[in-house]
Amino acid sequence: MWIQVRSFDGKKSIQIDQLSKLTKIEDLRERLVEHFDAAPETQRLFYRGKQLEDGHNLFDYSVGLNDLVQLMVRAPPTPSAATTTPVNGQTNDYSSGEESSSSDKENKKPATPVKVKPSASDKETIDIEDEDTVGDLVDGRDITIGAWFEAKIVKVTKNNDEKTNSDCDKMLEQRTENQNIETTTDNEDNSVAMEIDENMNGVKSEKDTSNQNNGERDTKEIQNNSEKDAENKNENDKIIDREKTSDGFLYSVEFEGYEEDNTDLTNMNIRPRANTVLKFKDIEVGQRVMANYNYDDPDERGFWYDCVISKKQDTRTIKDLYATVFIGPELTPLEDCKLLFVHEVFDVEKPGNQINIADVERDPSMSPVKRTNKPECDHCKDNPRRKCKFCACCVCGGKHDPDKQILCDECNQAYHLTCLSPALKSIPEEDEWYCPTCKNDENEIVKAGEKLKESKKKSKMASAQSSSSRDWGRGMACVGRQKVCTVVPSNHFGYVPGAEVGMLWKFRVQASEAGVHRPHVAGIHGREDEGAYSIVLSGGYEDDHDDGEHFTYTGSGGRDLSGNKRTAEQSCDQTLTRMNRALAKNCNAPLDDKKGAEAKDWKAGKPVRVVRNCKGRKHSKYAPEEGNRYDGIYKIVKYWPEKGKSGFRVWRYMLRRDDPTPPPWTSAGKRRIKELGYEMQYPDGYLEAQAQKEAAETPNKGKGKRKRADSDSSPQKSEKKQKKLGYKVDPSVLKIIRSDSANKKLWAEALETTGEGAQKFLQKVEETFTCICCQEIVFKPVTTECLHSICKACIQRSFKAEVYCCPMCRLDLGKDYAMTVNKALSEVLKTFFPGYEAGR
DNA sequence: AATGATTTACGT
DNA sequence: ACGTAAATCATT
Repeated sequence: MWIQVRSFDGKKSIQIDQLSKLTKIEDLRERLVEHFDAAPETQRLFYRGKQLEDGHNLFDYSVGLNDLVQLMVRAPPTPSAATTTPVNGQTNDYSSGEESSSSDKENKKPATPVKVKPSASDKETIDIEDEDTVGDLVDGRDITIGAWFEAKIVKVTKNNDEKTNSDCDKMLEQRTENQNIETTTDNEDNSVAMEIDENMNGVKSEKDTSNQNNGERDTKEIQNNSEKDAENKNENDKIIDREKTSDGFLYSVEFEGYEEDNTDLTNMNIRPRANTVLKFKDIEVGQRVMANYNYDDPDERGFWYDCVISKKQDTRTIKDLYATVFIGPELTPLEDCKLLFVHEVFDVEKPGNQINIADVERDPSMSPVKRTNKPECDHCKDNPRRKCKFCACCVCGGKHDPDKQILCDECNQAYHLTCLSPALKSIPEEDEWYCPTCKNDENEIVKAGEKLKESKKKSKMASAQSSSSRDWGRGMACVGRQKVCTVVPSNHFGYVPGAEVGMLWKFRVQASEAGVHRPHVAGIHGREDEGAYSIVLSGGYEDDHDDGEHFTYTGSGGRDLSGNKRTAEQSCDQTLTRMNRALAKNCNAPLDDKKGAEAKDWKAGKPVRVVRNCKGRKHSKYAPEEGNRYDGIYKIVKYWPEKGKSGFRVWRYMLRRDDPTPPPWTSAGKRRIKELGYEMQYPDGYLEAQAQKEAAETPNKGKGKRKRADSDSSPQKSEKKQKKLGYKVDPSVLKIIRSDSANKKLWAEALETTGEGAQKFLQKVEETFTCICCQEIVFKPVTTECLHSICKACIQRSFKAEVYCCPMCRLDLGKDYAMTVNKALSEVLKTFFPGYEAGR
């Protein structure tokens, strides 16, 4: 197994090979020393928000193949820092709420006095009046994570104790103390997201009125204009406005949801409350905005960070934004982050635009746009009405009586006093209290803060049962999927866009990712009452016969697989249940589980995707030499029960090919594969890992084993690929394309991508002609007068629902609209995606 | 060649 | 939510 390790600033990223699932964290650290020039004890490793601790292995943290682990290098211990060693043995009991009295203000006080900055007064031309500023609604930056939170100024004081920017060590220290950074989220329920959506349309006018009402602030705004200009000049350099000069004041703010606790921030870490939601169409690459991002789990809602838009995709069906997000105590740029909430992107307010709480009290409609933060609890999403055993009482899940809940000092779980058995009358006097689970089996418990809960699943796995010390997980046998095919649902029959006849995958798991054959191990994918979607020919049965165009196949089951086997001699009769039944269902004949059946019209049966595996080579010359190849759509001609060699009954099936794409073993098929450039696909990083492995096996001599020449010549290979770039559309097809005059513009755009190769081009065509309704390539396309192409069936469905407009742009088509199929388009699509109509 | 470490998806 | 079957793939 291999993984990627990236430094926190994103500057260095390398692949670490030859790991197994059982590799210990401390061993991983050793491997990182040379690459990152960091001693093991200075390394802090993060994976999915968890800090990796020595003594555990990669499997414990569910680190998977090619996953990304982030590395933060701790500064070597300095004498002063040594006194406050940030160990997370003591976690923040934030949920108790009672602890907050020991405000961290005291803790934050620098241990050594920082020099008083006399020059602060030089800059004091900025006119700040306390009364005017107090009550301003601002965003305050949590300097440990770099994110902005909604806050209000409650006090302004002269800053006599200015912190210097270079004090990174101290910030880091705070960061570690503040491990449970989620504490700073505010409690809002899910309806807030809706609020933002609703506000979207009204945002502009709202802003306008606020400007009008803000007439009294005009002076301030003008004063700040010069500053603004300076900022605009080198905006790109000054994305990190921490470099803004200090105004010599300290702003005491209270964060929304944490009103009881104030925090002092300098002017560099506050700014007017974000109040302008940007419309997607107005967002430009290079623009500096504030957006929501979660770096632990990019698929989830996170906090609000400053970022700079780096890429914008704006097609008919795709609306994506990518940005460089500035995170952490040093506002480290994290490049190429996909923004999830493209309709919740905020403009950065100019100084002077802040709204004061007094304004809101006068006119509630002035209150700034609310925004949604990452929920504190991932399970209940902080919904106060929902019971949750994760963030509330772990027995009853109730959120009532928080003052009668007690927290376990080991696992940090909350318990109602009354939910314990025996129930407690009052909070115990002792400093420490352990819940029943933790008290009983102390050995089983992992250190608090590690969040390494014993998962039920893992405890049931073979490794937990047997005491064998067998190493595993170095290879591809047990890896999970990296991606899931969402192009079509898992119970989709027939052609899968993007999976073309002749495509080759080295491992079954990749075929699963591509969506051709989803099961990891099983040969048949199907559902008993629906039918079978795909099968793999892997040569398990000797009497199976393969003639390419048609073949016989044997069902599954009838074997004793106890003892964790995957294969065995037939030891009992196969039944026509489960996958065997599913496969029989595809046959165009009434199901017969006694004698089998033969299709009346075999082509009318349900389509089965067929993958041939190289192991089939033993008996079949149609199997690929290596890996797994998609060979197209087949249908069941007949099925019948039979006495197998073993003497037990097996179910057998005869399948025949019904696919317009030429099969890969014919010369036409081979030509097509070559033209489209389909080559063996390996998992990301696989070839690199193989090369490493070989280098390790043959230390000095290039001689000896040289079995896999292609793996170490992979750079050459990619060069070759580059040369091959550029795809020529067949002239006869071009002619039909030209006859599709309605789509002239779209075709011109698509044809521009031919320079980037066949696959890019096909991808573009697929994207361009995806039906807005069914999200598949348009089938029997109707091109409307508004020049949108939609499946005829999809429009008909819409009309049936008495909606008589274009599904794409809502143009009224009229009740009696004549749905003429765009023959040219349909024909061209068929040449590019010959299989796409199968099963529709 | 035998064996055993998983993941996945179905069916209950 | 759980149990179980599965035509894998790496290791011994």
